[in-house]
Amino acid sequence: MKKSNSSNALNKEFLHRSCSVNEAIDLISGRWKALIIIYIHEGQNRFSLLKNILSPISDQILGRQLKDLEQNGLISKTIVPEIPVRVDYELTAKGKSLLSIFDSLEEWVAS
Amino acid sequence: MKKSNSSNALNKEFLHRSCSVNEAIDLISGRWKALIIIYIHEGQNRFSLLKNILSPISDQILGRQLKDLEQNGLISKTIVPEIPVRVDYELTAKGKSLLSIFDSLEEWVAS
DNA sequence: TGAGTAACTCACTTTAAAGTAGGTAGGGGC
DNA sequence: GCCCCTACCTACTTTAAAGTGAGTTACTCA
Repeated sequence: MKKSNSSNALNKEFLHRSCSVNEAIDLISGRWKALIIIYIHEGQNRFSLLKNILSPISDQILGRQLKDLEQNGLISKTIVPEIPVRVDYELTAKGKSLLSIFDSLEEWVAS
Repeated sequence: MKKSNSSNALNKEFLHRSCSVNEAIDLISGRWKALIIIYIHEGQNRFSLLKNILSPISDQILGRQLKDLEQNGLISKTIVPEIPVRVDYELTAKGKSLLSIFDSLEEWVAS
């Protein structure tokens, strides 16, 4: 996490200290993150596959979100030394356990 | 929802169309919203009570988040014509049903 | 040689959320 | 009269997320 003295950043810390639900929401609320997790689970596990299916996304954003998800332990990355080199993403246990929460959210929002 | 032709807004629509999980996350990812819901549930059901407990928040932000939550059907508002006038907030059924999802999220993030 | 693909990265701009300052209305208390 | 309270609202600035454009490496195919 970046250090900053802006109220904005301090308030974020306050929220994380107050309740870990806020932390959880931060991890998944980045735009595209939920979909990336769902599609990786469905087998769209490579950069170019995700780029195609999330058509309006740019390379930059996709790369950034994948990096975030990896750093937060929701997905893992394997570089397969083929020619051409291949990079596979997959959900970690933590990533997989999100899927049932997504189901609940989907049900909840439809209610 | 505001209409706009920016990619930013169009991408948001794309995400909502793609998967309703994104809609659900939008409803709860506004800063302070999860805590407001939790505190209202715990009986901190008035503007000034919430303001005290969420000490770094400003009147403006609190008002805005409460309005959002009301418009999205997560909380309801009752004006009690006492002197001085009192305004009570409470969770709707939809708001209450979020609490168990918050529990799951809390567990998940701790895992 | 030139174009294309995969998986990125850097530097930049734009957008919308978050935050700040100050105002409002109707009363109360000194 | 004057400042305090509750529960807001308007207009503005700041911040960080989202998005854009172009470049990179390394290899393939025509």
